[in-house]
Amino acid sequence: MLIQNLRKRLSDEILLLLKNSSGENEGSLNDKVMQITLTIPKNRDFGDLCTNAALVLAPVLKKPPLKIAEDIKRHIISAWPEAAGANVAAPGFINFFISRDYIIKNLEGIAIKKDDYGRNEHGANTKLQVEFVSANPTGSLHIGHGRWAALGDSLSNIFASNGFDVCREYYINDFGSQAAKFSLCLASLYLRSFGQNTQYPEDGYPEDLVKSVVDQILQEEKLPEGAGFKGSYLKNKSAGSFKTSSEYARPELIDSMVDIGAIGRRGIEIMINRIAVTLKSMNVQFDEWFYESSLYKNAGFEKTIKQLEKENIIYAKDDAIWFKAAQYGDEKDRVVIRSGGEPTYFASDIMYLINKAGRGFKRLIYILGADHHGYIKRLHAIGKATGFNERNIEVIIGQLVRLVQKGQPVKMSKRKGNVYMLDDLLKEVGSDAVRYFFTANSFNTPMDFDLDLAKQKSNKNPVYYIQYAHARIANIIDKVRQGFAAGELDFDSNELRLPDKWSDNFEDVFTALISENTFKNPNLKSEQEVGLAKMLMLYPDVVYDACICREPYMINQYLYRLAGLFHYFYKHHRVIDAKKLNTGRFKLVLLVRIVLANALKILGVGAPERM
RNA sequence: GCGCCUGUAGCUCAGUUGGAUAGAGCGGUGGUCUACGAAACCAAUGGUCGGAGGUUCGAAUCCUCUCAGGCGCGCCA
Repeated sequence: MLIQNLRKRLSDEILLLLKNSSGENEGSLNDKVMQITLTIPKNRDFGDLCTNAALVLAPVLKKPPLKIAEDIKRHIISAWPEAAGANVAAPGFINFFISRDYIIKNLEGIAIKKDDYGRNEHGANTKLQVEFVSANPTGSLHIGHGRWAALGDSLSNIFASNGFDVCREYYINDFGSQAAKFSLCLASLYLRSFGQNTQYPEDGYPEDLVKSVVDQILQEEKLPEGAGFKGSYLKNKSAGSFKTSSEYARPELIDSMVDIGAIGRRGIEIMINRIAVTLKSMNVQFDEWFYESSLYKNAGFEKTIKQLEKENIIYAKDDAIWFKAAQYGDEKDRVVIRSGGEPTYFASDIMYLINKAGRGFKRLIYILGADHHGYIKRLHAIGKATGFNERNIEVIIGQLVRLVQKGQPVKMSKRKGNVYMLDDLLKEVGSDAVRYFFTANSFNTPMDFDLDLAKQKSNKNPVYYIQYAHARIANIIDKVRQGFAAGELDFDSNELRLPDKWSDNFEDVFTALISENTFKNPNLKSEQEVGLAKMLMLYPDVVYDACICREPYMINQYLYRLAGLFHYFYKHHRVIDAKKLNTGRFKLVLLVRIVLANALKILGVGAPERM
């Protein structure tokens, strides 16, 4: 983390300087020093890095910024080996250039760290949980869930790369009224398949979806040789006894005929498996699938209520039990137990948070859609009331995805059935493009998803631009292998060692090339080569910044820039020129591949050898 | 009515906790392949940062007001 380290050093050195020379108290000095930035200027003429230190310090030191800038500049030139030169620009910026030697020397570290290049230990192994997607198990994932899946997984990868101990968790709402309704729908159609006319629940889930689940259940309990079904979920096992019945069974009758709870549990399992398959097909895998119902096992609910009563954070009013949310920063108090005695969804939220704390997580990340932003205060209130530092409960509110077709926004409505399913999107656009697209913007930006564009112009997707860079490198490696095998490759064997035997597996070949060679001082001449090396050097800072900002799109953006530099380099400089291999460039290209692969992995996007 | 988010090039978006001449991609325009893959490269074009005030050395960024859009304000989940 070059920038991060230099900024820290700059601040430290200035602080030391000020303590001796100025009469200011330490607190206000610290505040001032915190305002010092060290950034990459937009304009190349202003050097590789620039700082506003002199401008920030001018009011404290009561000296003209230009004068201060000169002093700092002299200090940087004499004390920093990373800096090749510096200059001062009005009104008081200090610009400096990173030393070429330093950049080239840095390359060795990339080869040594390889897959770990970009990682840091900022998280200090803190146990952190990211909860995301958590869509109800009563339907398939739609296009909107795709954004949370991509965002949550990439963000988890970023946390992991910053040294956090990350758990990706999916919360399954299998307890409340929605799950009950789903179970009833299942039971209703299940009975039909045994000849009973049943009334399908009013405002039930789409019948074709429920039927597909029932069909799967029947498939599982099919008896051999066409003997029908086991009917394991019937309360009266004499299957077929309904055949003469002409009466429609009402919901309450269904209850007497089918074990609704059992078939519901099985149905939800089936739905969860389907969801998991969808997510896996976009490279998202959860560490934990947490069932809401498990919170209520072993009298968990009763125990929690008792505990909350004892701590005086719930109270009774209007036959219901209320949580004193307002006292902990929420807008109003929230019901925990309805007047009918049923726990609310909020009751689960409380227990779930306590459960998370009990599992040792020090930091909780919730990724929610903008339609849930009212949750933030509620969750913080729970934290505050139960003793979990609310600062460690982070709710990331992602703006919603709007479907656009022919330039017009499409209202997504589950009832109208014009919901676009994630599975369909993945099939049409491909996982890589979907993953890249969904993290390409800040989560804070409402996203317009243009279906026509995604389908037709998927070749123009920036993800292919990046992957193409990777494929080109793989191709260079292959060309080197072929040329070497044919004995036609001309190269300096003091500079580069090539393996005697080449594996068929690209990764093995690559590992061999990296481990058998030294990257201490590759011969790089042109500005583009050094520029590319400089870009590689900045990668760890990007991983760190993406973590601090919780923004995966910074990785997307970096990848795009890196690919751009590479393509330019590739066009203007030949690695293999008429059978003559330029070893310095070849080494550089190998290192570019490491960074491309590492960054793509964070985004869950493939790094293809061919396209 | 109250709260959260957004408004930057024709379109989709960046703009690094206030920094220097506001940047990319796509679309459109004009160029580049007997040379490691042209899914690439180069050039030119494109802007009243929704609007109005204010804060200061300096504002797309912070404050106030205002206009427009999205979302949320249940003993639903």
